[in-house]
Amino acid sequence: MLQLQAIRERKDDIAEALKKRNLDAGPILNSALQLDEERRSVQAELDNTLATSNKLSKEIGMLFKSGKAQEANTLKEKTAELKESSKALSEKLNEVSLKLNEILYQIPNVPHPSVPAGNSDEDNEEVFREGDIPELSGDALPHWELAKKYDIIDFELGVKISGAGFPVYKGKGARLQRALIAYFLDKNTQAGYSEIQVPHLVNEASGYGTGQLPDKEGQMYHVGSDNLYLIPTAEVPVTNLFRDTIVDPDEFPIRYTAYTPCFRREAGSYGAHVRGLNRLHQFDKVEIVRVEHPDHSYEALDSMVEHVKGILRELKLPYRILRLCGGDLGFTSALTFDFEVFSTAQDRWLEISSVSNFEAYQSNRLKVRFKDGQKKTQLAHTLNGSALALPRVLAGILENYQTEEGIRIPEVLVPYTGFSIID
RNA sequence: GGAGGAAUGGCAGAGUGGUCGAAUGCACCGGUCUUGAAAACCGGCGAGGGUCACACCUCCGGGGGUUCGAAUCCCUCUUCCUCCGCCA
Repeated sequence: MLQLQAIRERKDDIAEALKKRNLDAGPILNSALQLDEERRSVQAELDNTLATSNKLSKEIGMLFKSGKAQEANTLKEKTAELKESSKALSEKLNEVSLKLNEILYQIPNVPHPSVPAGNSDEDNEEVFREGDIPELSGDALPHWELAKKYDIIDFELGVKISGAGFPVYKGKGARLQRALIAYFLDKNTQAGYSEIQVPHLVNEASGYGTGQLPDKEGQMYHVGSDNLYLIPTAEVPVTNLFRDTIVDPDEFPIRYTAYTPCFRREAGSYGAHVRGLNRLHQFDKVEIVRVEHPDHSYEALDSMVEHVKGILRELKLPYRILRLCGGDLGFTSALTFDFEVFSTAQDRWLEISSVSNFEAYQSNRLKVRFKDGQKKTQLAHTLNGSALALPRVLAGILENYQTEEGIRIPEVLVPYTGFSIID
């Protein structure tokens, strides 16, 4: 969430910037400030009440010690009233703080100055494009047909055991999937990210920490009996590693990479665009996460973008990079670059990576801090990106690498797959 | 799953109803000494709210209660340890 201090100091700038999200934030910012003021005044009143009652208690203690029980008892009577008012005040305080928090949770992150205004994905700004789109013969197939033809992914079998959106990978398909995971992890660790394996179920506090809760509650699978959530991305457990910690600034840059399956309910998705591997309830992803000093988070973002570019270049897949517009920007992000691979047989772009700087928005919820030179605690910046999401990369490979002889395997992957063609 | 024990500052660890936000040691930061370092000595050293700055308030795993007063007593939840059972 946004820092109150920032809202106090730069309310108008923030409201102006939030217009890029097509949000008229003036009123909500005002009510946050109003509640903040109320909170502080109630707090002050409560503090004073507690101060006097603390003083009285100490006096009573001393009187008892010196054997003046009668005087002590007289003082005791005075405390009853204080107790009552402090109880009322602390209830009021709770109420106001709760309201304030609810409001703060509703305010999205402030877009970076470079974020273009816009309403939807149509207004995203293409900033880079690379890789040749292969010329496929007339009988080129979309990946779900290829999957069937070569018997490497079985969607129907998944339906039987789980439901739509839970494919079963078979034979060389399964092996290719495993190869991609290993290849991505190798690339990421070579770039300085430490590999880590994290739980795939997280508690409520973690969901709130990274911002999936409360606003995306319906997108996560929830295990009611234990009140745990299946992770929609490794971002959740990995970033929450740092919840409530004060990191040593010498540890910057903090870089992690994790492979996890990701679970998404995708309520409301339907139609031709969700065919095949385009949109799944369970998919694999290798994530990169960074915790950074605020002064260096944008350098970090750039280096993450460059890193992902390097991978796609090696895979020789045609891709483009978009700078997300205000209307398409995630709730908690300040600046996001989406990577899309061209799905030649479907003639459309598929998102395969999303690289974001959350600045202090997540860390404010998570309380990820560090001590600056003056021994003051400051919020760190958090970032993450996919490097990469598997299914659509797989779709891109299947479609772009199809030939009459079969599906060729990108050269860099051959050491991982142990074969160079699927036929 | 059953029985018992425990949870205190970065770590270790004292503290069982009243000047305890908390002894002490280690670690860390600053200083003295030294050519430099170590050692020794002196000083500092948790977080949050609040304030121009103080004052002041809150926090001893989480929540609730008893009391004029709770780290300390009671209830409850969570986690960890030991033993038993089960198990990849």
